[in-house]
Amino acid sequence: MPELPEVETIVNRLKPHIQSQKIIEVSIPDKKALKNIAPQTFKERLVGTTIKKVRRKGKFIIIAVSNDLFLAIHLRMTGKLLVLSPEDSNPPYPRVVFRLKTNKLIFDDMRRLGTLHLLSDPNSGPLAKLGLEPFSEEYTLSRLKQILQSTQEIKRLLLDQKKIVGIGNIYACEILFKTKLNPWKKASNLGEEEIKRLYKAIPAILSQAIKAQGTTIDTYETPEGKSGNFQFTLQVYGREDKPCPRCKSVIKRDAQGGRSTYYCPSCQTSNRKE
DNA sequence: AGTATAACCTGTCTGC
DNA sequence: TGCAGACAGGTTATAC
Repeated sequence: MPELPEVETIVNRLKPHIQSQKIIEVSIPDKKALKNIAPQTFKERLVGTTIKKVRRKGKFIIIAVSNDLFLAIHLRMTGKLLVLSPEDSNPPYPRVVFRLKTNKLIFDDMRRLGTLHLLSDPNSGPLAKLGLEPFSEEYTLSRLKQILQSTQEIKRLLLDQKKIVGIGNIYACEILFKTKLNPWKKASNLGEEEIKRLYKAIPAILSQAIKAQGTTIDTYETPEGKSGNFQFTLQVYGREDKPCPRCKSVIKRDAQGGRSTYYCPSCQTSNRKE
């Protein structure tokens, strides 16, 4: 469920609740949540440590603890990180529960697709091959141009975390609508002006969504249980058969790479093929 | 290098 | 009411 704006929001809201807190106890209702470590070892390494830093990398949430280990959490479709009082009952799908000094941090995940890695190097494992960060210093026009030298369709490329990180299905659709680009256009066929539009639209859409605290369609909520607000601002995503906000023609949904692409066939024109 | 498909999971909604 | 099928903010392995 979460793309960059949701993960960014989660990290920001999480910080004040868990930073500097000691991990008192760890319970693991779903062992399959741990991807590279046995449950017992996981507990031994973490219990007694203190949470130092919480940050985002791509769609991962990285929690650094006091013994130089890093927890890398990916929420995939339905994962949540919730902060509750010790006396509160657990949410319906708890996978890992961290009891802290004054509260508890719960990794809850209905579809159980989320992952949790314990790493000694924050650039290793699933974090090793991540692409360009849209809000980093490396995000420049020339770097984007370089990434676009590919025969991949532009929508697929935007979803490819090895190329550029943080963009998922909602924001890919919204970015392409804003830039009036056809999702099926080959990346290498984008013109100079189109690349410039894309270069601006990617951080523009993402930061707009961060300001709105993300998009809640179904399950996404902040660690405090609050919904986002960007769903009220969506132009094309989830709006099949509704009028295009720009030209009033009908918004379509077509499968692309096994996923739904929402677009306006009338104003996202630039050639579909070639 | 690309694409396509299935797989990992559980829930919800639609249509017959 | 029941039941099958489609679909869901994601990624990855495997096969052309």
